[in-house]
Amino acid sequence: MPELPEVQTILDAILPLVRGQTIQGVSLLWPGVVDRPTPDLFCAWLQGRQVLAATRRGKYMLFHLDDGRCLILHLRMTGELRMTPRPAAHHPHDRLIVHLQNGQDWRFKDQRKFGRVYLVEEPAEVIGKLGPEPLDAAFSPAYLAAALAGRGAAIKSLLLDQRLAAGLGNIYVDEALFRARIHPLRAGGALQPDEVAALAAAMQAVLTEALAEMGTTLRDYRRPDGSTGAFQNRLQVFRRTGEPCPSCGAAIRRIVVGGRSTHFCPNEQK
DNA sequence: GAAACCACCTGAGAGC
DNA sequence: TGCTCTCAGGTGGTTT
Repeated sequence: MPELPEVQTILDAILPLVRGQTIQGVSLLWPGVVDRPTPDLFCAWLQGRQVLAATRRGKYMLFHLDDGRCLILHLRMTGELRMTPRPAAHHPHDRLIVHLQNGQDWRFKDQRKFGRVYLVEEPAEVIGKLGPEPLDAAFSPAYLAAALAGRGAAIKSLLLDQRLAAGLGNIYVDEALFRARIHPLRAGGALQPDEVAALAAAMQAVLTEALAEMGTTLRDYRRPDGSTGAFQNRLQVFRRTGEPCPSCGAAIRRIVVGGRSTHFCPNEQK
């Protein structure tokens, strides 16, 4: 489940391998992976283009091309990026292969077909609704308090909304709420100023630590070289149902909030 | 406008 | 052993 730390880790690894490379061709193995434009235009527009740079926004990876267009990737649940020498046999889960001038194949593999690619002139049409990056200066307790004001939905659901803050997913929301000692079902607008401040700090801390650990590997996430992240060893509540809370020893509980598995300590989180 | 719900999708694991 | 069912979850669209 690639979230901000996983996406940044993948981007950091893949960028040196694609920057400056010219795209010789594209093999679209599953057209449904292309969100826009049409699959035919997607392949035609990529042909001959050079990758100039890459950036991340939330869970999206943006590859800036020499014609001004932007190739945007979202890995969703099970997407992976790999670089392999050409020729190489297709994996059944390969959805898109970009053939680079240096003889390498840049593969977008996605078991569950949730991942999407976009090729656009204006990235804002894809990422324009995203909220601030939690690790940027624009994200502050004051911003978070304003964003939560008047909201009656569960804080867990609100933190998963990428319009509020871009980059958190199920894992890091559960971990941040535990660190801030906030119950996931609390209404966002009901949090006190000190709780909002603790939550903002917790969100930033958990993401910073996960970045340092190269992300969390539970099952599907792999770095482009096939290696795993290490933050799964530091999870305190996520997928630890029934295990003792690392703080008080109470059994970690699992509930469903907004259709998502949610893990918390019933004793510590109020 | 906000909140809740659902579809998309496939493989792992549980249950029988 | 093999079949069926449930579950996992990010996003966008639809419904309430």
